[in-house]
Amino acid sequence: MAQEFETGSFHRMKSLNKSTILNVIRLQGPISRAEIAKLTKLTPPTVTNIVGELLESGLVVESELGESSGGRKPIMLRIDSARYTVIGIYAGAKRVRGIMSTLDGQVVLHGEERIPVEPDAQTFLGILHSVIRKLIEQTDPAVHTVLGIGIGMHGLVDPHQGISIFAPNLNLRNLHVKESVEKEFALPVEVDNDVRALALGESWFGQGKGLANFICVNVGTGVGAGIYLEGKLFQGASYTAGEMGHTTIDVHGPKCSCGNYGCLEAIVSGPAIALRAKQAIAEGRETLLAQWQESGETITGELVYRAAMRGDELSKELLARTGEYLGVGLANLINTLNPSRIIVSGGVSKAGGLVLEPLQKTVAARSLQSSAEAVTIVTSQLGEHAMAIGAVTLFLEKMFTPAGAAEIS
Amino acid sequence: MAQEFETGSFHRMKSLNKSTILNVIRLQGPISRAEIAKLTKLTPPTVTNIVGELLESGLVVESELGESSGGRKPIMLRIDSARYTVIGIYAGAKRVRGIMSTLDGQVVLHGEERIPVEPDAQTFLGILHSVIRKLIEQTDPAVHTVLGIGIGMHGLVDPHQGISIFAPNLNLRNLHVKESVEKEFALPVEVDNDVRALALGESWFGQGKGLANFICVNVGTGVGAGIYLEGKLFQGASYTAGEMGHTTIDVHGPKCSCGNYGCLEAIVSGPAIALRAKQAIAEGRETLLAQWQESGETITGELVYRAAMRGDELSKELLARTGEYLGVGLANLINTLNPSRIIVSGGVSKAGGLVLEPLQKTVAARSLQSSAEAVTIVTSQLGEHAMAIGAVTLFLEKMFTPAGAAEIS
DNA sequence: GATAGATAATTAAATTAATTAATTTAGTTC
DNA sequence: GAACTAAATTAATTAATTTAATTATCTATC
Repeated sequence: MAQEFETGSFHRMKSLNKSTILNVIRLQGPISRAEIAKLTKLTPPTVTNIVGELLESGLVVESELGESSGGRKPIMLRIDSARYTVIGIYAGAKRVRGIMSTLDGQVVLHGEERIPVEPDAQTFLGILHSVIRKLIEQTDPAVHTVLGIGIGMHGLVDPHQGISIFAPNLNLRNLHVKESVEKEFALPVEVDNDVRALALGESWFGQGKGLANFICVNVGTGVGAGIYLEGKLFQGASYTAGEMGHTTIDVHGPKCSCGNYGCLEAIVSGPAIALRAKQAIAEGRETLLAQWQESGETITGELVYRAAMRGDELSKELLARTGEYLGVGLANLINTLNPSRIIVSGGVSKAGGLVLEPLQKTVAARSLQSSAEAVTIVTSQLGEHAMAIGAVTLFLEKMFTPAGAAEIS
Repeated sequence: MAQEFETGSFHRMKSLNKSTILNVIRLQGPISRAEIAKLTKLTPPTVTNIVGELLESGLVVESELGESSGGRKPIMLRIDSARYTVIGIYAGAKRVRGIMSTLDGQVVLHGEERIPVEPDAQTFLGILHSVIRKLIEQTDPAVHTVLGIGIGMHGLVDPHQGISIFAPNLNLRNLHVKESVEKEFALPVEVDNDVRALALGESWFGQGKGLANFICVNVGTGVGAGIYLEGKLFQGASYTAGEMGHTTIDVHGPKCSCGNYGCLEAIVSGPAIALRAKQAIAEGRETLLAQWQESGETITGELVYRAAMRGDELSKELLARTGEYLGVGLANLINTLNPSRIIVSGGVSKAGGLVLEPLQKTVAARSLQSSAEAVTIVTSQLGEHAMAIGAVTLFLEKMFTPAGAAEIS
């Protein structure tokens, strides 16, 4: 039990105050020194002193003068967001997507590359490097200074060491991603699981802004959750928190790829929806999907959604059923963790009301009243770069945190 | 969004270091100043200085000299555990049980009183006061100094304000428990939900010692969990985290008292086991239980356990089934939260292997491999006063935490 | 438009509580 | 008993905050 004891020292105190002021400027800016002092309960001279260092680092700038109500006009401070950028990489099952983003989450560049089937470690890392390199090459250093790189990877990730322990869709193990990328580009790198990155992205720039407890549930090929508790991403004892795809909601339900029965993933994932559609077609149900299938289309979750939008009854029914079952899963989460918000993202969230309405109904019926009253269920609005934006925030979080905040230059 | 910004100050720094040293002495004591300095990375003079204050407060004492390997023998320090006591109260559905405990969890006194059916607020608070008063009256102030009171209450509790928001079994709402008891006894009081208190008790004195992430699952009349994450009790957005009794594991399962189907509580709680037993008897199954029922016994979960111990096949089967289903619920928890331990307490835990073996099997089958490898499942060993010991730790936790540590005299 | 009042920001001195370096205490070893 | 070791303390130093005073700049008003 190699325990870590937290102790105070002058250095830590300063570092904490510096990071606190930086975050106040980020969250409440433009803001004056006097206002910062009021909010943080630090004294004006301390604020002046620390703000001085932040100005020197270039991260914070003085902008216009603020309004006064009878006195000297305050000098407003803000983060020089547009000047500095961070690279965010989403390494999924089939492709690596990258963005370059300013500190306030504006995407200024993006790019992607396909991953070949079953790549070896070097090939995969090469693709990662390539996507990053292209982004850097397109950057004018006079306009944008790249501060670091965040990487969100599917599968099991050790974020402390920056290692991809297991990436099932690539069949790779123990990739030293952080080490490799840091060596290649001489920039600080943060790595974590993709869905956790997504949740962090929501907390910085999305529907999780200002919330201490929320859960981001991503429903696509699988079902995963990024769990954000007490103002921090929750990792679990061995970095697997949020792997809720194989939680059981129906012990006598359909068989799942994992060998068990009634896993959430076996009922609400894209492939599961497609499977139910195929079964219905086989049973002879009348549906647009049958026609489309005959004309060569492959049945997928997305196709079911398109059919539903055209008014296909079976498809609407399938999506409604999906909403109900997902609602059961979310109600379980709500009863267990009592979050103040659940953010639904991924394929299912695009289906909108067709899924969400039955979902909300089920949640209301199946969760403890006071937990249900405390929670709101929304869909992600971060758009197509959501995962990569999440990756960016992996780095931002580190950068704006006590230990990291001091070391920007 | 009235945000709290954490800032450093001299006072905070000192308070943090003081509490850190206090906790090191508590956890690793008897320990010398030099060893404390090594462990905490504080310098020897700082340790000497702070230890001086702790000695003055009386909470810490110098004991024997330690062994030396060629130099001055270290003066060992330890908490004067036996000198100071805390009162712990468990307010359940039918009775209020109280203990007086030393700082190291030794129970020196205990007592209890029954709660009448549907008491009014004054009656209930009167019983609470009465149990506490009797404990205090039995205490010789020359031997034991009472430092404070912890109260674990069933139902929904706001631990920050010390209010019982809703106690379903007493049908009471918005009881200002902390205020009432503090006024009566002029001692600091901490209040929280009973199962959360239990989890905290496990973290201090039980199976959760030294663990950062574990969950204490109490299965009795209902099913509740105390969730301990990242070294702290997790409360949730509105203090209802851990209310997992009504999480769904079988959407098409038996009807629950809450109106839904397949809630965990409707399958594995004591009453649910009894119900299944009665159904089996009604179906004409041959069993000891049928004989006992005829001779006037009421079928309860406990009775089923007693029958199983006598070799009754139906009862063994019922308990095995309970283990399987509870295993599904725990597997869901494990997949979602990736704890390093689950501590099972309450009635079911007494049934031992009859429940636990099928439970372990189910957990192994239904949870993600790396999460399953990270977790151990054990039963609580705190004994009959477990809940009250948990209540004691509600106060201890506060007392040994930065803000509180300084204010003991 | 001069002046009082108000608010913002800075400067200088005082204070706090840590750290560094040296010293004392109390042993062990050869 | 001289040399060595380790623990604990003391004294001096240092870093960062806080207090108090000062300067800067704007508004309001007579």
